[in-house]
Amino acid sequence: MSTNLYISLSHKSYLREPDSTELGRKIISESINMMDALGFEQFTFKKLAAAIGSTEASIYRYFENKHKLLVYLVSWYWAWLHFTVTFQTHNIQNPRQRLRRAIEVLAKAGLDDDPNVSHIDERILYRVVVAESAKVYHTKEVDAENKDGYFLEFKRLCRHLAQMVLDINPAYPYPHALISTAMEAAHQQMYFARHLPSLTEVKDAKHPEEETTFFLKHLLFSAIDCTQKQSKLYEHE
Amino acid sequence: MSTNLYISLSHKSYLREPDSTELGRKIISESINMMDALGFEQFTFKKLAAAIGSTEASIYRYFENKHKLLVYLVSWYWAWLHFTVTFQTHNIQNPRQRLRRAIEVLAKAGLDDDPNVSHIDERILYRVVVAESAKVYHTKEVDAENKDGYFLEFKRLCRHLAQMVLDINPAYPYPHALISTAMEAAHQQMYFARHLPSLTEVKDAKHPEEETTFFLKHLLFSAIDCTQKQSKLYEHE
DNA sequence: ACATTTTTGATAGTATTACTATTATACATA
DNA sequence: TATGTATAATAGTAATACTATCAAAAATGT
Repeated sequence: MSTNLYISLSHKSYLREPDSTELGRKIISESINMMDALGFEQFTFKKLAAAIGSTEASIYRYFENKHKLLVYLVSWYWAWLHFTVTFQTHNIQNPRQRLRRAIEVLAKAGLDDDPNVSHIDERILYRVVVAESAKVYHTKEVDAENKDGYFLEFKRLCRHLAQMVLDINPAYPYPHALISTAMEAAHQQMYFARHLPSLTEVKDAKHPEEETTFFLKHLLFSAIDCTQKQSKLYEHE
Repeated sequence: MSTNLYISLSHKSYLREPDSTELGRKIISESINMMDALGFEQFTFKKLAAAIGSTEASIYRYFENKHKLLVYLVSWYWAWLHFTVTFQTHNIQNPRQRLRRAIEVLAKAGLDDDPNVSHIDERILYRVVVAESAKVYHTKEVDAENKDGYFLEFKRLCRHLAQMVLDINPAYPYPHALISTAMEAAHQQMYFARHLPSLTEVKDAKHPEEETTFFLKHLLFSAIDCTQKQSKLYEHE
């Protein structure tokens, strides 16, 4: 991949651009490690400050609170994934092949082969996103934060992939619903495989990313290619 | 539906059975209202105590903390939904018709026509589950809580519906993954329709439950009926 | 090189949250 | 009537989630 990847976000979940200073970058990279180790609930700015040899007050100059820091991390992830999808599908003309590749990128983001080009370790961030990203939009402030553009990166990737669906079958009626479901499912199935294995056939032991990829490809392409009359699905037979 | 519905859970997320006392029932019914109004993060036992004219200490005798109370509520919801699915599909012989009915129940749980048979208002609880249920298993304690049986109600319904899938097509390779994806998607699409509408074709304005039902039926039946060779999906063409 | 601005660290402090402990009283039951 | 159980009232603690102040250090402009 690129050797000098700079991901910029289209909103200000931060107070001060963390990429611009040493402390800011330490906040980002160590918060990823800590959220991975402790989980979002046990993670605090006090613990983070101790870990990077700084103070709570200094961290508060970069992020209003830990929720906004999570918003930043998750947005960064989706922006990075969007970039990766664009890069990996760049020269693929065939629309089916293109979507197939995009699904692979989505399901295998945790296997990133060239991580750590920036101060962000994408593989650890991937685990944080799998475990915590639902908390980003499941709050009472969701509408206000949506207005502030906090979910643009997610929505943009959804739109991009939905367009790929329409390139295959312009008549498919639920492209965005299908893709948002798949984006969530990619993470959920990985999480279930590890923690609630009876909810999925994906096995954590071997190659969960491969199996998730298979499942998602089957799910998406069968939906997109479904020739059965729409009405047939709702009728008695 | 039933006039005297008693849902029992197969684990003890509570310290004292809340159904057995007046205070316990008030804790349950008012916590549902409060979580709906304030969201899980802003909800506290102190506020709940004030609302029901009791004290924090008294509530702590029923639940160790607010997370366990949420576990209780979400488990109750899945047990209730399982009961409803079983009841509504009881006399349907045709397996396709049976799954169709089950999907309708899943997607229309928020429209429950005969709510409030117990002290629990299923329609408000539905909104709480849509907004907050992901937090139940996205914690560092997920494995320990899984061992304690906290997710049995969810897993049991997943197994039940997965069996319906296999009754239609015994060769379908991902019945549990498909159903767990659909169970989550049913809630997500409703949530997206309201809060992040660009992520879905489901419109909050009209009949989001109907559109979600259509989407899920299409998604599930096309996957189950997919005759395309599995291998075809991974090949160049 | 010097003055200025910005950033950070150190320290302190507040309100709220998430509990635990104790005791007295009301209430139900045997 | 005695006895146990449930609740309310009160108090208190440790941790969390911040905010404010000030001085030192670092970066920046000229």
